[in-house]
Amino acid sequence: MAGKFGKGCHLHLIDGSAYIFRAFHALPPLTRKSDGLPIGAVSGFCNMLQRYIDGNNGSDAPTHVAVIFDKGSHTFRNDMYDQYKANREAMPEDLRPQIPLTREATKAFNIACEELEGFEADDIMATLARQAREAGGRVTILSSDKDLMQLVGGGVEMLDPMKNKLIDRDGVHEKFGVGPERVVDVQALAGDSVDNVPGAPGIGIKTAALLINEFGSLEELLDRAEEIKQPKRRQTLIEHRAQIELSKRLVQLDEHMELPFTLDDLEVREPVPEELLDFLSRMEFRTLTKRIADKLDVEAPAIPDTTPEGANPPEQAPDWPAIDPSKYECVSDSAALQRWIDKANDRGWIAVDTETTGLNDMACDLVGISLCVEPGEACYIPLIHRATATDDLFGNDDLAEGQMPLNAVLDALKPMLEDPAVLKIGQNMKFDAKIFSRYGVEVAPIDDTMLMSYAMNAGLHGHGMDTLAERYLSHTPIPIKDLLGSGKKQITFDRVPIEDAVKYAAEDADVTLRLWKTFKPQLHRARVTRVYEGLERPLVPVLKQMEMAGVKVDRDVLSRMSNAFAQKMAGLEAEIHELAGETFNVGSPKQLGEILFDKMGLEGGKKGKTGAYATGADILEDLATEHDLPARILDWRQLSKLKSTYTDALQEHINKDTGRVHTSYSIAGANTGRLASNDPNLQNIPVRSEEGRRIREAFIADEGKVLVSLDYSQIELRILAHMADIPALKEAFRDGHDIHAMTASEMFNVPMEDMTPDIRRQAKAINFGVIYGISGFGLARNLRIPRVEAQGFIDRYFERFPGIKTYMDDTIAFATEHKRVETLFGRVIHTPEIAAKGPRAGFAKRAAINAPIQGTAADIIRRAMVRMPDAIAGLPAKMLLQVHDELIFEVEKDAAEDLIKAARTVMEGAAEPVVKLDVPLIVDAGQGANWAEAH
DNA sequence: AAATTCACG
DNA sequence: GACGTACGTGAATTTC
Repeated sequence: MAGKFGKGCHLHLIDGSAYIFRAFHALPPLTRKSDGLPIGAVSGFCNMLQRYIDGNNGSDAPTHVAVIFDKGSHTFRNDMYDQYKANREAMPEDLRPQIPLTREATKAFNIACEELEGFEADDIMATLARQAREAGGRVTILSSDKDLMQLVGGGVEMLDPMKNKLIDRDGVHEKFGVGPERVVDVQALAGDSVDNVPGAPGIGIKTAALLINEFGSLEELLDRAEEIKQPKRRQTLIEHRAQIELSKRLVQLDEHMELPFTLDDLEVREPVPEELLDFLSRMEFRTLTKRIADKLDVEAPAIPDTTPEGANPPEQAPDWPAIDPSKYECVSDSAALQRWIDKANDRGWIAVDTETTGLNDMACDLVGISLCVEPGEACYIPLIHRATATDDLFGNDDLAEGQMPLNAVLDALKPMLEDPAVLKIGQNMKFDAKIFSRYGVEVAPIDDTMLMSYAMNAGLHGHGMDTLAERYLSHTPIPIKDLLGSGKKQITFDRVPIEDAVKYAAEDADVTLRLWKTFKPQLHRARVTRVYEGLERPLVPVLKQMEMAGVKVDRDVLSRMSNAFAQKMAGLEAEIHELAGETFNVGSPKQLGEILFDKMGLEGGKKGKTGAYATGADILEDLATEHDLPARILDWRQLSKLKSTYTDALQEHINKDTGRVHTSYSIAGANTGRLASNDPNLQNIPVRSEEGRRIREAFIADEGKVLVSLDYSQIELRILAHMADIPALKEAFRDGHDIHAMTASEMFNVPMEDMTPDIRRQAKAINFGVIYGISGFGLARNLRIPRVEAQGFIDRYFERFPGIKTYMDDTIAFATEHKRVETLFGRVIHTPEIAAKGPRAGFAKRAAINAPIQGTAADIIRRAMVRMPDAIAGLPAKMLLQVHDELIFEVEKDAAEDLIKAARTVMEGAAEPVVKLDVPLIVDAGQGANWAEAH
């Protein structure tokens, strides 16, 4: 039926986005076999299109058809109301790369495919429906979206493709209680939580329909609101008039858009077999390709059966331009900036990097921002670069020319950086997200190339940008030293000439984007998508919150302790010199060794290549039985450690603005999945010695609040009992018995009633030894017993718990075969050294035995931390610190018990539902004015 | 920059 | 038969 659209024509409009989401959620997460690209939604989409075509060749076949898509996340409705669709979920990670492919699919089927920047598909459909109606044709909208129901009538109807149910005027009336022409009035009153349309509070569809039917229209209703009998309802409508009117404008579809195409362009066309089959075979849809080839009566193209196992990553870089810092753009006006924002919105992703005056993300200033959207296409936005290398004699320190005002840049970037539909890609994004947060921008959603590498490559190499660029892009980025210098003459980034800064900063964003494009498809193949998306990436906002909250530290308490330590140390030092018969540097192990072993002639040997005497605590403890000097040294060292590392250093870390101490956690530091804390390290605050424990008294809660500490009891032993499947251990944990006493009783045949602390202590050492990959030598040294005796203990332990031995052997066998081990949650830890010769193999074996246990415990507390913000959202509480098996919170006094209850529930259930442990996880809790009391 | 020591889980 | 060894971290200090 060629010619102009008119009477007798029948237009089908397919709601493309609805098709995609339905396909995505209905299907399991399929991936393309050759490269692991997620492809499930495209597959579902194509099947739905094919089914649509098959079902529409009868007498009522359409003459015109189009699939209409949404484009961009910012529409004219956002200009009216910035909260529009603000609470929608971010697009699922696996879906994003499939979006462009669905456009390709539509075109491959030779169906018109239309979208328009800044408009929703609904508006395009509304305009097309009006045009078709006015031309005298019929329209069927294939969608179940209630927002489209306002279009029904006058030859326009809807078809719910899921239920195959026709929605006509009656159907609309059934849903809204009014006819199609009054649907927007009802929606304006009832609002919509999905799209975040406010409406009138307390009024739903039922009430709205009642009111509209009574008054005839929304305008009439609002004008005569005084006549409403119910006082509450009357007041609501009068009070929220503006909001209701806004809501109407939000739900009202635009029927009068200017479209760059006409109805005639949408005429039904037969698919071109080669193009369609080419697309389907590229997607590697075997079944569908065959079915359609049969139907079109042509031969199905062959689809290579490549297997991902062991396959090398596809060479995907050749079409990337070489990294060339001279090509990067310096952004210095708002038009240029807007072009970059548009690029981000177009693609739905952007690489972002910040430059600052320092590495302390809680105390540095934002100097500039770099962006990258495609390999080679990057820019730098300088913000507060100085005009000169130093300020002049009079303290003048002007900003360099050609920089936009910082606030203007942040205001312009903020909507994009916070847009759930635009993915922000970074290398170590926690740093940048914290910087932005301090400037009022909450970056989300994010991807992090450092964490992607960590998920895939833990144990193989580091995950810093230089390492990754070198390994995966064969590129050495400009060293920061080239710009800042080093040592005393080192400058801050704001003193780097803008010209140089552009090259360095934009290159970082470019490298980050290339790494992302490299890693993204590899995650699936490495089978670590769940680890990355569930255990690494979600931790970024959680840790960001914790680090920014910081912990309150009482400077006076620390200061007084420092003074007391200094006094004691001075006394000890005098005593030590007296005993030694000469003065020397007590802090020098070398001088100490010479005095102890050469001058005084005590027993002891040299160590290592350096030839220095070992003077570690264990050796001094042995010597202490014969002499006073080593004992004094030990006392002095303890005080020295406490003073320099804790009571002195911690004071330096109190932030000037917040008055609190803000550590930084490295997510990708420890190979096992544990976090590491630095600047300062708050995961090694003393607790084992009485003297040291007092330092925890300086960690305090704010006024009216308390610190709460919850820690997993014996989590690693419980995991061992589960993983190695040891019935006796599992039973002991289930019954809440003393696990070390039980082990001792089993091993040494001592009834529990007769258990002595010493026997229990030995069993405890063995239990821990097992987790560390026990050896006779190590246990002997730990227990200070002869090596043969230690070996005897181990033999008896393995005899009594043969499952442990099996577990250890199996783990080493797995590591040897695969060069990696895994946690219960699928975290991969590579063990390349397992094949090494010599002592290194021993290290690697013990590490391989320990990693699944330590790593599983790390996974569990990570899961708890990710879930914690939601679990405690209603409480006046903040999570502050993590110490491997312990979480520390600050909470208002009255809510402490509620917090403990909520947090304990999360922690004890953190393994579920992915893993059902055979042993319970038990969490102990405490609270108090300071950390010493809470622990 | 490496080695030594020691704080934590 | 000898080798060297508990697992995982970070920070301060001395020494080269």
